[in-house]
Amino acid sequence: MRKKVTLKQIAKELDVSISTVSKSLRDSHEISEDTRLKVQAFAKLYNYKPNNIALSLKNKRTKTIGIIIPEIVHHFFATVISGIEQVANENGYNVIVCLSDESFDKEVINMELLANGSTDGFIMSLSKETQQKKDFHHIQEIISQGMPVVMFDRITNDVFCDKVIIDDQEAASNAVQFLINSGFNKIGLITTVDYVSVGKLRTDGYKKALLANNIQINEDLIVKIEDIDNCSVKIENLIKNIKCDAIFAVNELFAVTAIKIAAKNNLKVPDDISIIGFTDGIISQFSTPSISTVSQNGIKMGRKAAQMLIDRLELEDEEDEQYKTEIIETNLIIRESTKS
Amino acid sequence: MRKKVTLKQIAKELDVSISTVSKSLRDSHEISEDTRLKVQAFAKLYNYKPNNIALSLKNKRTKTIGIIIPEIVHHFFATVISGIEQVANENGYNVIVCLSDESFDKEVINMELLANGSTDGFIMSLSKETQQKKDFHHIQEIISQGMPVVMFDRITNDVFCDKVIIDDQEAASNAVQFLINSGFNKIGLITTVDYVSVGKLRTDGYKKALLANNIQINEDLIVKIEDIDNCSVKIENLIKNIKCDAIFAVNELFAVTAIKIAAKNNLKVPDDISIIGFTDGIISQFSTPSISTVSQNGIKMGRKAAQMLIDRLELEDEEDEQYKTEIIETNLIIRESTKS
DNA sequence: AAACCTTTCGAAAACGTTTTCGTGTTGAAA
DNA sequence: TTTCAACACGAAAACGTTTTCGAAAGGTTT
Repeated sequence: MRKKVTLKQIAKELDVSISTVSKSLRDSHEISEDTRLKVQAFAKLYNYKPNNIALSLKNKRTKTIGIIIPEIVHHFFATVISGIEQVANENGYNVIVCLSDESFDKEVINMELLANGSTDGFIMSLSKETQQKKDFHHIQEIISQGMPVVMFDRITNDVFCDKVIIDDQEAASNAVQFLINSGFNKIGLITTVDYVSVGKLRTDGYKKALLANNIQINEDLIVKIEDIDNCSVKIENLIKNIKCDAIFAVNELFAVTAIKIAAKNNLKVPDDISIIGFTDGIISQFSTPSISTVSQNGIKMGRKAAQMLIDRLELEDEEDEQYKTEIIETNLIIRESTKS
Repeated sequence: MRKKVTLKQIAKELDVSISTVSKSLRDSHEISEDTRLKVQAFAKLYNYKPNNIALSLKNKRTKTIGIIIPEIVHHFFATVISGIEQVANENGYNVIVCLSDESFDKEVINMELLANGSTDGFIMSLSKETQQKKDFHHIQEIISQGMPVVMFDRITNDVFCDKVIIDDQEAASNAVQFLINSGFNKIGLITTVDYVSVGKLRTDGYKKALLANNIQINEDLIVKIEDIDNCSVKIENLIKNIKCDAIFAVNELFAVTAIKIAAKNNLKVPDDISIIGFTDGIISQFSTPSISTVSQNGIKMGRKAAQMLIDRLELEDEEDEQYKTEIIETNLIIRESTKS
């Protein structure tokens, strides 16, 4: 077993000092060409690579970005990570991923752990529980220690930091407007409970579109899902009894579930009922019929978040720079689940 | 901005030595209860937390696991990460994720980077390019430095290390046997090119099942896809012209594509043609019809891999322990895309 | 010959810990 | 009073770097 070689070992072997070795490897002019080449050759031979940990300790920077997200088994988050990783890599950063599992406690523990030197900054999306409790002291604490944080998608206005979001309300409104333009006016909404920030915003967008078209908001048409596992009854009621002619769902899962329930009730999508979802993930692309949806462009979101974080990290001193909230544009992707 | 406090600062503030502070916080009996409590109170007040980097340097262990996978936007890999993260977390480890993007070079660079002190070990799945080149020197190198590596799913027999896999051949064979038992005998195969190890094994399983039932292997029924983007022609040919009565696809994407192409040609799944896929991901669950498939249990795979790595890390000296290859059982999940 | 540069290198500090070992003080035993 | 253990604490090394500063050696200028 050939353990990694250190400066000290090289120094001892060549009978020079550690500083000479270090300087030689960094091409310092202080060292004669003679020794420099000798050291470099030796280092190459033994495949010397500086120890990252020692460098981190010395430089007080780890070149590592901490990512805290609720779930990784979720296409949207996976795409965001992918985007973050791209930009991180281009700039010589690594990413360390922690999952909160939608739990407040895990979010806090993971962040505090990583904040103790493991990362230079954070990119995060809030867990449901955190959004419900509205307790952000752990994030405030980290920011007040001078560690930059970028929040994306599930954010809060109670924390001042850089943010990357889409305009959920506007995007939802556009989707609903599309349905209205297609001639529907009994449009159902399948959404989450209100404390999920993006769910709330998309619900607002739905209402906004209706009102803008002088369509009365009918609470019977609005279904709020708390738990995905037993949502069928509510959705079936919406489709079968309330008999809406179109549905806007605030995520893919709700959309595909609605399609399946419609099929079960012998309603054809889109002939009998049109459906638009949110998030352009695997489900929307591969479901039959494929689902018209609002694309969030997770890659772009991740890239932007990473760029903002790195910019702030490399800015260093100029902290007076104001926090920004970047809006990533969305597109309405029309597929087979809607007819016009 | 309240920067994180260090032992040195506490020591200075309380006018004691650094060692006294350190010992106090670790409840050493060497320190009088008096000073001990005083130090602890002060530390708590200033929310002292030891610096991970300094600890890593001192202890020569980072409590971090490096994960190298080809893609994260891939449900199976996401579930494996999820499983790894669970066990890692339970044991006080963090995970740092690097994506190879199916590129050999990125795989090498990322591994070498992380190997310089950033992680205690690796869990990885080979990139396509690496499998094609059959160049594993980077992995060999890392293992020879005494850093444990656990490979999963896309592995190679050319490297000696712990491995976690499913029995791809057996699982594929079982799936095909199910089709045979259902009365089909003109069974098509949609698979990858041979250098993808799991694709090859699943192809072997397909052949094995046919031979075991005295069904001649017909190369016309076997479609090898190199590039997913223009696979339609080949698959359409299989379905329309060759007219198989069932299809075994080595991944979800091929399966759902086959279903869509069948629909396009007015063939009903499963009435006119039965289809079984591989990997129980989002697509299989939510496609219409939902897809019968071989479930790989990524969570379990990840958990097992993490456990094996951590075991080896905490074993430390007893390195004579033999390398193991763990097989994760698979299940054939029957859904709507098959009829019996 | 004295003064001064240049070149080339090494010692040491610093990053933040933990731990070993040494040392001074106190009280009790001889 | 002397001796010795127990107690309480500090100094220093170690982990692997980088960098500042000092210094020795040699050459060049007056």
